[in-house]
Amino acid sequence: MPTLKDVARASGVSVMTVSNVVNGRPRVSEATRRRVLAAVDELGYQVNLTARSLRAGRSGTIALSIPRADHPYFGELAAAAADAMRPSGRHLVVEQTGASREGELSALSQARLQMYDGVLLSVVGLQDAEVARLQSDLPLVLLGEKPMPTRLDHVILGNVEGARLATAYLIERGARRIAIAGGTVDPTDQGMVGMRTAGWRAAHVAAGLAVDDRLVLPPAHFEMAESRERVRAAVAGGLQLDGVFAVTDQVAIGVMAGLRDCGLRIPEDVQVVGFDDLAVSAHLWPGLTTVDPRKDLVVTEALRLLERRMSGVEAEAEHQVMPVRLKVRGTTL
Amino acid sequence: MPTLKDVARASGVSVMTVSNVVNGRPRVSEATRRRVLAAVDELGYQVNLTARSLRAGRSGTIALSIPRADHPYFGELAAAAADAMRPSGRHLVVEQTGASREGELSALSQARLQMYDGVLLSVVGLQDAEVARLQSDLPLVLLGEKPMPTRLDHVILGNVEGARLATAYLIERGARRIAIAGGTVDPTDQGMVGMRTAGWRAAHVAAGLAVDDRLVLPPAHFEMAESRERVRAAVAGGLQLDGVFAVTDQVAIGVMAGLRDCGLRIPEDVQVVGFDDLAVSAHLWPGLTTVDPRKDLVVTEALRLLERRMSGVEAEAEHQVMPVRLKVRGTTL
DNA sequence: GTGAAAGCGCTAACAC
DNA sequence: GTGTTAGCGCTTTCAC
Repeated sequence: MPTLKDVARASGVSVMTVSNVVNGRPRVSEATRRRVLAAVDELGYQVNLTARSLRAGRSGTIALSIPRADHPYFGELAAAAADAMRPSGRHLVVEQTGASREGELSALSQARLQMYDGVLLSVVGLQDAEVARLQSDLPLVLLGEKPMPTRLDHVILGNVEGARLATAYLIERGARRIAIAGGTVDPTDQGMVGMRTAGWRAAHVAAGLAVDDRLVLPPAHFEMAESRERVRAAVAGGLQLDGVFAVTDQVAIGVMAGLRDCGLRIPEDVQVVGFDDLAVSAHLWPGLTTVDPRKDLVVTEALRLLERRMSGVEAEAEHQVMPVRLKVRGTTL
Repeated sequence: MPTLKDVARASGVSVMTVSNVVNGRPRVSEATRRRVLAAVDELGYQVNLTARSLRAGRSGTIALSIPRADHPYFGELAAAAADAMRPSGRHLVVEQTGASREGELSALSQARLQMYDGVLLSVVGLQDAEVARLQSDLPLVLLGEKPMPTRLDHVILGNVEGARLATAYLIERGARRIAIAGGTVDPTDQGMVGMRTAGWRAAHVAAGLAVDDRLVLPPAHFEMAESRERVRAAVAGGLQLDGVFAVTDQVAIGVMAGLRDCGLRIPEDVQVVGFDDLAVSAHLWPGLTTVDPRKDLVVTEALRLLERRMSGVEAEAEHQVMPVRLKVRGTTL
């Protein structure tokens, strides 16, 4: 690979002048510029970004760290982030942590993060305290449905509100036995499952309805397949239900399959609402009514916070709860 | 951030010794090692990967470049690549090109690619000739369903064979009017659509069936929504069909919705087969019969070829056509 | 407008 | 075992 030096020699100027031309800095005579550009072309010079980063201290690259790209919510988030970043001229790379604590710890080794100008970190496995230990002078914005260290910027969905909206809508449409697929009976759960279960509860309370803990179907790790099986087992076990709030669309897809395995019709026998508004959800049959987490807003807000940190602002950390909205489709009456 | 020099000063040794300790090289006395490690801990030293890359000429990182992470096929491919790479100790980052020629050209600027030890490049928009122009001394393996420059390693799916399998199965199950959703009537199309259409044709020919070009429904850019609309329009326009081979699962999902919009039952009235075996396809209702492109094999093979290039082998480029298999589920009789 | 010098943080090569 | 030297390719600073 030719270097600045090679180009400088070929065009009879100093490396500094080549650098100035290559970076489009002013104060270079037209003649010199042309000569240098010709040499660049001739030699096929390409800037070495590693050297530039080392010297300039900036890489022009932002990282988005997600558990897995095959989890559609995160795949869609990554695409939204790339779209939102395109106009800024910055470059985005996606890191996958593998959805495990160890994966997150290794993908997020300080050393690696140093290579980026800023990091959007979607936390799943790490504990609050482990996140807090992350080095403080790296521009970092957290994404994730759990409590995070106060000291760090954090963008979180309206989990409770979304679940409440979804459940209230089921109640409004006449459902009275509303299961929560992927919920928890543990009132101390502070994570995504806990918050969405809290919304489900809140909607019942607001409507003056009793909450039946038998309607709480625990979370499933292999989301679609396991959720399907759980619902099938619950119905086979005699559980009466006329509505399901699924904590994610993936769970909802499993739930829909499970209900149909039992010969139940959607929405006539059981109405279903999900959470995530995946692209595929609109094209299921019937279309899935779901909570739209406004991935576009999440990403825009996260990037705003990140830009602020990257520009060196020392302001107090912000913890933003993003608005959500219900998208009504065919799985509700 | 503390540097090697800081650690060296703090522990009273030279930077080289610190480097040796940090990199676990032999020939360091136990006492020194302990002293250095203590200083590393105390100062919170983290290696600067940018400097290491510049000096060592390797970054330990491989890039996978895909059009968009929200396209499930590519999201799943990215996750498979991360899984396959984990044992190797190398690091994977995902770049999104935005599915456009310009996006690919910019994401794939030589400069950026230089930063990686190797690149898996999933080509969509670029022309054969543009790919050929990529610098030749970068370890690079191409993925993608179109012809590629002979000089470069390339892993491609069994597109024709998969489409043939899918269509032959529909014929075997009694379908006689089999549309191809997302196909083309252009016999010169060398890309994914052309190859999969060729397989659809071949199955008809092999079975002694006539091919009716009215059954070719052209590709849809907004895959699910537009495919749904196309099928709906075709059926409304009086097209008779009892089977659909969709060129991708995303198209198949749109097709299923479109058929149902028309009051047709799947598989009783119309059987459907897709291509991609997306995770969601197994949990549609009924489950989608589809061609499994063996993403695991694709990724393993691509990494094998890449490792070979990275180890400096100068062998002839390989063009591997990966085997596919049919996964039979509920959308066929 | 252009250039010389210094150095970002690290490691390869070799001397001791 | 440990230290010294040199330099990866670039940009910052400042002199001319």
